Amino acid sequence: MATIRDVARISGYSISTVSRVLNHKNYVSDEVRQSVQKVIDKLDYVPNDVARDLSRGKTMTIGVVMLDLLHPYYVDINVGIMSAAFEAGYTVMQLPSSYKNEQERSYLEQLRRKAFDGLIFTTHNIPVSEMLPYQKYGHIVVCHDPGDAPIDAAYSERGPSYEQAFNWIKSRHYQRIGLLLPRDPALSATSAETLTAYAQVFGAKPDRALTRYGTMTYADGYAAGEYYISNGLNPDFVFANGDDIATGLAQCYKDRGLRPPDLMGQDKQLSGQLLGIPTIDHHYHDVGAAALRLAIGASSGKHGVHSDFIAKR
Amino acid sequence: MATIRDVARISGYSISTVSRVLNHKNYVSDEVRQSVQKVIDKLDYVPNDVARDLSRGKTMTIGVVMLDLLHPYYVDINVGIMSAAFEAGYTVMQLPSSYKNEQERSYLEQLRRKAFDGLIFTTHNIPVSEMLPYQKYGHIVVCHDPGDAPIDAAYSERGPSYEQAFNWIKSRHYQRIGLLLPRDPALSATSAETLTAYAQVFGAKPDRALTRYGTMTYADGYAAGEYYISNGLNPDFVFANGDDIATGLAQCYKDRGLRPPDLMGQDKQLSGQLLGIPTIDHHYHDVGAAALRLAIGASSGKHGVHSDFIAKR
DNA sequence: TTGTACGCGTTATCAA
DNA sequence: TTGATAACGCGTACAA
Repeated sequence: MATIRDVARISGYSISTVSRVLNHKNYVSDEVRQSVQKVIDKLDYVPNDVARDLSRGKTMTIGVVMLDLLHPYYVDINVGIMSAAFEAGYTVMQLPSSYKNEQERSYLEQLRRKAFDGLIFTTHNIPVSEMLPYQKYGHIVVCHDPGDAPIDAAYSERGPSYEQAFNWIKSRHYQRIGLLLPRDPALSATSAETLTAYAQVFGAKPDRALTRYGTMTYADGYAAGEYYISNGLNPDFVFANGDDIATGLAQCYKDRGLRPPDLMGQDKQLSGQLLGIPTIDHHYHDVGAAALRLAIGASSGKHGVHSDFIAKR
Repeated sequence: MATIRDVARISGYSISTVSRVLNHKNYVSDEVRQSVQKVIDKLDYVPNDVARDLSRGKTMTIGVVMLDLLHPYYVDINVGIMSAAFEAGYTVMQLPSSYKNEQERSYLEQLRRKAFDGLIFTTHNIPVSEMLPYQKYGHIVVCHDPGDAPIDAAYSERGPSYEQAFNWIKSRHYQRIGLLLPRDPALSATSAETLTAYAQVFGAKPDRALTRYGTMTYADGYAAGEYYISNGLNPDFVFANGDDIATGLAQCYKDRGLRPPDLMGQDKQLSGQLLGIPTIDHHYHDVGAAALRLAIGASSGKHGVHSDFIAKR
């Protein structure tokens, strides 16, 4: 495999001249350029990207930490990240986390070791405070509202659409409202925002018995249905953390010959469209694109993306 | 930022000794090891990954070329790739293609430039013959049956399950069978295999008027429905290239107050489960895992994965 | 406009 | 067991 040195030696010019020819810059006479180019072509030479990165001190790569590759949240945010990355000439590394703190820390270490120029946590388990000391090694971005923490962030501004959604529910006078949420509100910003909006609109906390945490998938929704039914809880409306989840709940009732409660989903998935239920579009594509721009330093600060409540489909 | 040289200088030992301490290998006395480690800790030193990669001549990274990040084919295959990569200590770079030949060629060039150790084409537009000359730069893997071409491949063996599916259809005496396929059979192995299996089972080519190409999404399925209806084609059965697509077709009929034809999908998606239609599980997860093992050189050759026809859900 | 020489940060070989 | 030194391949001030 030919190196820049070979090209220099054979062409009779110096390494720097060859380098200049390669990078199309500075003063190189046409004559020399052509002569060098001829040798480059002849030797079938191409520069080594790793050597370049080392010399430049930059990899043009961004690491993206994600949890569940199958979840629509990640799929959508990834599309946004990728399109912005492509546009900016950056490459993206996928970094699986599984909520393992050790794993997340190792990615911070890799940032420090210059494996990539920036790091996006689409989700994370370690506290933001553990990330702060690593900011000197590259841009770190989280995908939720970081509050006062001094860290770049791109996230969907869920509060307003949640309030819209709950006002819509309230105006229809439902009495027993069930909530299917992701993780515990102490860990999940989504859960916390949902509860806040609920309290804001209804002036009270949701019924604890009708509230379920840890629902992420169709199967979880189905299981929630079994829980409601077997405990005779009879919610007349259920606000789910995703259209697929709402669909799972509905299916559970249908399979038992029961009429499901009225439903609302999130994430604007096909399943919810089929069911004809209201949903919330969190525009994760835009969140991803914003996150990438933060990660490459093209912007900075907090970047909230408004989500849309969609009553009719 | 401290380098290995700083550690050597301050600890009073040589660069090589520090390197040995870092890589936990060879002969280093406990005494020296501790002494050096102390300086490493004090300087908060970590090795630079790029310099390592350059020196080792290996990046432990695999590039994955993909077309549509939202399509279940890619989402599933990606999960398989990622889990196998994690297990093997490799990292994955996402490389978007959009069927642009120039783009695909640039990834081959990047392989040559040592940007990654191996390259997986989950899909591609350039001919395999263009890839062959690049095999000397690293393992290249395609995700379809390459026939006699000397290239590593992981793919789902669709033929048998397609025959099963068509036999199932045949046994039910449908008369007007529609096919919703991806790209033209000259370009798409999937389309070609479908037509082959059809001919095998029915002893005839499918009705051209009832066959549609370029159907990839729910919307395409819906459009196919409009085509069937507005042209009065009345298929009594439609074999679609995906559950979502079949669902789009069904929805089109329903929206017009018509009874949809009987359906069969693929990819074992939620939408098909809701519809209760037969499907085919291509086990893309396994395909992805096999592709990655080929890309890192842990195996070689052609690796077909059997798909399953699922009549009842 | 071209060349020299050093820096980027490690790993690896071979001598001591 | 430790150290000097040469790769690894390229970019870039600075000199010529």
